[in-house]
Amino acid sequence: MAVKTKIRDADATKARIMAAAKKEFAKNGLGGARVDVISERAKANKRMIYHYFGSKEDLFQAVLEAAYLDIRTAEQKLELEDLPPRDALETLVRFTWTYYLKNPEFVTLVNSENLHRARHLKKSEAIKVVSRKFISMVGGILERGVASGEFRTGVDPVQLNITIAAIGYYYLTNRYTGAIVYEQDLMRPEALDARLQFNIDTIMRLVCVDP
Amino acid sequence: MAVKTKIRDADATKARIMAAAKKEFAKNGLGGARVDVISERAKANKRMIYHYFGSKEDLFQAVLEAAYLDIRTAEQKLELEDLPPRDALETLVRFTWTYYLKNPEFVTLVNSENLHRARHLKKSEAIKVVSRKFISMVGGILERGVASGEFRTGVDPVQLNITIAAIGYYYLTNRYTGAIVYEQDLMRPEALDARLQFNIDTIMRLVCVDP
Amino acid sequence: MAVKTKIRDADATKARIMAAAKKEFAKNGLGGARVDVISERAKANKRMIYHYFGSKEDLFQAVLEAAYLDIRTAEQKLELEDLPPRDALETLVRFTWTYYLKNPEFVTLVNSENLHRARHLKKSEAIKVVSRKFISMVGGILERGVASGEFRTGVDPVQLNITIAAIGYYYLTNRYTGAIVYEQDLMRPEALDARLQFNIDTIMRLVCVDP
Amino acid sequence: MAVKTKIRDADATKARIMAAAKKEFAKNGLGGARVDVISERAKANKRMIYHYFGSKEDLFQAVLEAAYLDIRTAEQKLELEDLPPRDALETLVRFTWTYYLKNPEFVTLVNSENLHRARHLKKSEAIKVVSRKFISMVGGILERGVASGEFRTGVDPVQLNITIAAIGYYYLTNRYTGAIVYEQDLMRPEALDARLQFNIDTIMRLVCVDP
DNA sequence: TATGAATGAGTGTTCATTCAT
DNA sequence: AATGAATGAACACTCATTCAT
Repeated sequence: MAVKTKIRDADATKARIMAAAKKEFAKNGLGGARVDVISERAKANKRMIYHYFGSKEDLFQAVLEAAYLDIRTAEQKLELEDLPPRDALETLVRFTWTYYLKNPEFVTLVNSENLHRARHLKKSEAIKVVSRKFISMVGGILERGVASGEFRTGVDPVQLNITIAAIGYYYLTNRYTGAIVYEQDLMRPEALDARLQFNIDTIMRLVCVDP
Repeated sequence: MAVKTKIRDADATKARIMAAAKKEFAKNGLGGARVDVISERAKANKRMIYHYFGSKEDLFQAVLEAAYLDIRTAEQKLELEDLPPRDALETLVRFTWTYYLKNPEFVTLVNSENLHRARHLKKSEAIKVVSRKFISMVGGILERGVASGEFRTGVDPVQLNITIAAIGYYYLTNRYTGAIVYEQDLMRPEALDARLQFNIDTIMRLVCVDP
Repeated sequence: MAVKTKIRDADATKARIMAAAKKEFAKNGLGGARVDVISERAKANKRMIYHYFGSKEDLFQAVLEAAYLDIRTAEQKLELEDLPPRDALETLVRFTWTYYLKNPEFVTLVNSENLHRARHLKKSEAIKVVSRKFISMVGGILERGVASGEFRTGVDPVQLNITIAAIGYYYLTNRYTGAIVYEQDLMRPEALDARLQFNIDTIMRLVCVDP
Repeated sequence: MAVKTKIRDADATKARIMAAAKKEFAKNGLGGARVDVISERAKANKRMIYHYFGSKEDLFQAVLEAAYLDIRTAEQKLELEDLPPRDALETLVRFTWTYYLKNPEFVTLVNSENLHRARHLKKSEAIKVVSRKFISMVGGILERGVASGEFRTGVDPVQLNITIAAIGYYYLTNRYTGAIVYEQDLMRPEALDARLQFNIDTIMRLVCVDP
């Protein structure tokens, strides 16, 4: 019993460290994050971080990998293959926006990783596997739409993916400088709703024959 | 003589510090940037940074402000008001993309500033002035296009601006994680050309009545 | 084994830091003291100073507070309440002189604190408590002496306290400039003895009816 | 004319530097004083300090020496030799107190110098000369008082001098810690008056046959 | 498994002083 | 005589990481 508890504690400790690290890395970037803060927030001894993850950088990698796996898993659960192409596309745009909005750490982590030239993500095999699946899924939607005559031909699935991500991601990650440049709070509920509609419109006009 | 003069030219020293700082901040972010590195690269004594700029943070602010003023100034020079609306819009999309591409420090600086919730940009009055000018210019293009019957009505100039920025910015800032997710080098010349075309297409379809 | 334990004894480390800091602060003042020197002398890592005390200034405060508590504790141990008033008074004058003489750091610390307008001492509640006790004790001696007819009436206990301190403190703290002004070594044993006698005489003539 | 003005400017600059330095050294001690602050307050270029005084330490020495010469000069002007011994003594006690009170920089400079073991004062010959004069003057008062039967015999003039200084100096230099220990503002006008009376009383009882 | 003490190499920042004009 | 730019050594403080138990 004692053993069992300890084992579970180990998992729980790991999970608490990951959660605390995600928050801290998202808030301050890789360089700005503090190991002390993570261990404190995780209510775990600092030594445990090194025990379970090896180093601050390895911990970042673990957090980042988990974040990517999470969004890809969530996308899979949408089962877009089972929807008509137009619905599938709109659902994807909505999902992408909503996921970024509800998981603001994700975009900050990705920004941090790009500052570091993706040197952590590079090491992850798992990411490559799920990415491929994801792209081919979007490619499948496009193909079905073209076949049904609803979508234009010649739309590159990679460009489309990037654009769907871009129009949501940029709005949210640059919300602070945006607030100054555009002199308005970009996070007001109405503003967020308007942006989602605008994004759906943008993508539909880009892809659909009859938008 | 010229050399001697340079050695004690305050403006030149300031400029060298700014240039070195821009590079270092862009590469490593505000937190990751090293004052030592900046002073070394600027061939200026570290003390001079504090003499002229006060602190690392104030130096960051100066660099960021200059970066924003630079892009806004370059945009003004396009004289888009003198072009027909379609041309003006395409020129803006091309310019935005090309500017980001040729000034990669800009996007990294902006990312860094957003990580810090724009607390430096907030203090700058100059930025607000040039931002207003810029937005009203884009608004003017839209209005002219609507008047001529070329553009759809009801396209919000702020949303449009954000979108034009987003589809270029995201592609470039996320090039490293993108390379892994999409398993290709997004910076190949053909890839860059293709992206620019795709972006022009995206915006035209979004704005024009007859794209 | 004992040695091993000492190496990781937090209390011992704290004590070593305090001792080294007392020396360094006394020698060079708050501003002139070097944290590196303190950590070196304490055979403690510099980081430990910040771990245990927070900052150089907080360390100074801790040292100062301890110094005040020490003299007040030593005074309490004299149990002057149990002595006849004359003896009590003379004992206090002797003690004060001897304490300053044997604890030269005390006077230098107090000087340093006064240069900084007592901003550290202000924060200490403990000091206020022991100070009150001390003053009321001296007040008690005076009262007993007046009651027995040995002491004059109307001698203010605060003024008396200050004077007892002053005539010892000044001599010792200004010993270096004094040596030049008076062209003699004020720290010769005979000189010290003579000063103590002079001080006792000064106070007795001030307080006693029949000195 | 231009030359004359320049010469006068040189003296004026020196004087401004000295005044600013006195203030700064008094406020922050030798170590804590900032050359930049001095040059700024003196409205003199920093280089001038080095031109006229050689170094920060030499400037401190000059300030200190001037301060000592000033108090000794002021004492000479009292012409105590012309007063009856009792009056002379009381006048000296009053003067010493008042001088410290009106020249608070003096006591802080002396404290600072003692922290540095009087290494600057040591170098000054002028100080030794005026000091001797001063002590012999006080010795003269004592002798006259003994001769007239008003003063006790055997009072050492050096001890007396030190005591007169001590009871004023200590009260003022330790006013900040004193305020906390004695829980009162020691600088209230009534408090200052009371202290002066107490000090006169202390010295008179110490020296006079019939106080 | 878990803890808290300990470390050394850096960080931004400051300072007295000197150089060039 | 006077100026302001420039310097290098030092300073308080921080951090990721390891040691001892």
